[in-house]
Amino acid sequence: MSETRPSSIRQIADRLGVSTATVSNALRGKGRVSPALTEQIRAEADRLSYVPDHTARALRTGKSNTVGLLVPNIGQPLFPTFAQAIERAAKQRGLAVLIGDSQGDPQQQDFEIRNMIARGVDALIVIPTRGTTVMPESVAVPVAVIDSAVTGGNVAASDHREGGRKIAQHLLALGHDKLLVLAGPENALVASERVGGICEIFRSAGIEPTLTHSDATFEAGCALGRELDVTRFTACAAAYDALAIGFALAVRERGCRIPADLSLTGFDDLMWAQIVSPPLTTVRQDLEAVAVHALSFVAGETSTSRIFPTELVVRQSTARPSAIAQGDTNAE
Amino acid sequence: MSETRPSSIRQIADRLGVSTATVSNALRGKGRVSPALTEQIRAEADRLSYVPDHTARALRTGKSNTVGLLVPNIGQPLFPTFAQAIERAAKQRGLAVLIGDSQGDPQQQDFEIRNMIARGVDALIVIPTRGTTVMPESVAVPVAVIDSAVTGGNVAASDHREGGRKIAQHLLALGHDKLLVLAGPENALVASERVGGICEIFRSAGIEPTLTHSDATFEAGCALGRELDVTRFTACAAAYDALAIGFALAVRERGCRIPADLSLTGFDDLMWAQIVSPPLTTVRQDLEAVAVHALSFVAGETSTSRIFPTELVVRQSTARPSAIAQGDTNAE
DNA sequence: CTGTTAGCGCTTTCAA
DNA sequence: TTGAAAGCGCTAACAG
Repeated sequence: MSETRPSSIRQIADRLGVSTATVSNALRGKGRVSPALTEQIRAEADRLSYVPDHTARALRTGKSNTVGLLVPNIGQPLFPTFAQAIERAAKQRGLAVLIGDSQGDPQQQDFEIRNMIARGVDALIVIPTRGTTVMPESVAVPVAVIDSAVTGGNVAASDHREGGRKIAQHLLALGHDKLLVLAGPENALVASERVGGICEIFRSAGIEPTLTHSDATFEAGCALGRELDVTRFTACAAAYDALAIGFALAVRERGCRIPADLSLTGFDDLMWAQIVSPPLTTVRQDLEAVAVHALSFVAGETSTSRIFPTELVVRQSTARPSAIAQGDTNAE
Repeated sequence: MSETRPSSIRQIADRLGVSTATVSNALRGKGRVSPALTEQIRAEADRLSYVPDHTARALRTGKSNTVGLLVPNIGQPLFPTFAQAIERAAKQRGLAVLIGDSQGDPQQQDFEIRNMIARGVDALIVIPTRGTTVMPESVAVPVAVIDSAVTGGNVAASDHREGGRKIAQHLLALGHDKLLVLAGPENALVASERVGGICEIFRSAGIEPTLTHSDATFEAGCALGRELDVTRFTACAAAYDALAIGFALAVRERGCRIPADLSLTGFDDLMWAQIVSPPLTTVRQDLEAVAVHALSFVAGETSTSRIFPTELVVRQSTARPSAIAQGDTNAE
């Protein structure tokens, strides 16, 4: 019921008989205003509980202190986590975040980019939808593309290939020699980097992994787990945790025990990875670092592209291939 | 490298020798402009790939077509899901969503509310942080509070109490008579509604459940699962899935089998609920409906508060209390 | 030190 | 049917 008609700089100026410019200066400590007057203005400002109008300021200065974050699909569990990291990094700079969801659709992605620019974001952080590239020079504001080291115009990303290598080395060290790779979508650069890293290591050990492509979802993992003949492999490496988890559930129903019959690894270290049984060996990205660098890039503080190391998280879904599973199996 | 200095209404006007007002009118189909001229203006506009400046328009009209969404903690898995529902509902109205995170801190919540208003949001959708209330009349824009039926000023919410009743009826029907309730935080209204519903039904069957309070997190669930003596109960109902899942993992380590030794239920139907083993019996909210109503409320289309029914999702974590678990137990 | 002036790009009376 | 003019609230020159 309060008459909260927001008060303007004008009101303060009028009540104190000074000009709006002086009020503006005083409040922002910009031009030189006498301490005494500054004090008075301050006092009056919060007597009126004055809050600067962001819109007007944005129009005048051309800066909105807002960044747009465009994710491919916020339904996939990694993206909220990532959005949170961006939020934190943005808040530290006094920036707000306008989020948009491409919903896996390149057209929608283009639309959102335009929309956000029209809404006056100062910069854009884009995780491109599969199979798309975002040309920074075609956009009117600084853009940080976050995807993979091999993505054109990429500004910050995890070293997915290195993550793949770590997984492979871990599996190899355990003694695995028949590897199935759930490679995810064919046109996802992130996935192909991960898979590339895995294959690289296995091939240099003289082993050729078997690849299967599919969506990156939990459901796709289930489907694969129901169809594939897992007895031919000692280990399975998935390009995404969601894929691995779906796969795990499906193969378990078919009597395949993890890790006794088959070792399994994922990628991303979703919260899920800890809670499935057995807990999943996976690779964790340093999302915080990626977010901070992306913000720093769009803020113009750096113009370098950075690739961040990943971390292997060993849990209970991987083990040595058991003699039992290899030879004298006789489980009911 | 392109000189993308965004073109304004002025440029179009100048090139065509008409006034800015006419251009504005033509482009929006408002005032009456001759079809011929309208056509010309349209053509010129997209020749210059004109995009209206949202900021200027917002300043002039006082509407930004942006809503603020304030969540208590976007790290908790339900909130991204909910944010997505809001996003969808907002997009249908041509609104963008500015998200903010209170991080569980009432002060932060206040700050964010002010901040969003200063940034010119037309409306606010607030899921209050535990123990706080948001007074709509103290805020300068329409606010939709989403929490629970008993929250002051609540505009849209699921019927958490009814959800609790459904859980209780299900458990009772199975024959459970010794119930442990993981009641979540004491000052969370949502949790107390859920728990209230559960207790209501059990009491009317002459059974007094045992309550334990804790955080609503996975970790808190683990801790409880390690500490509590579960042999005294036939079933455990948690106020949140995360709590239930943490609990499940911890009690399993102690040799308690679900549902053979103990039935377990959660609340929220997180994606997790399907993937844990055994899959969790839980209650699903209709987030989409809640989101749509909240948007419709802040758009001024309705002024009623609505409570939406929930759905019991029965999975494998609940079963009849087994004779074994009741009497002749002799597990080590 | 402080005030005046001139817009940012748009919409909206009000006249022509 | 069109145009001129007046701002929304703020900041950035430039004067005083």
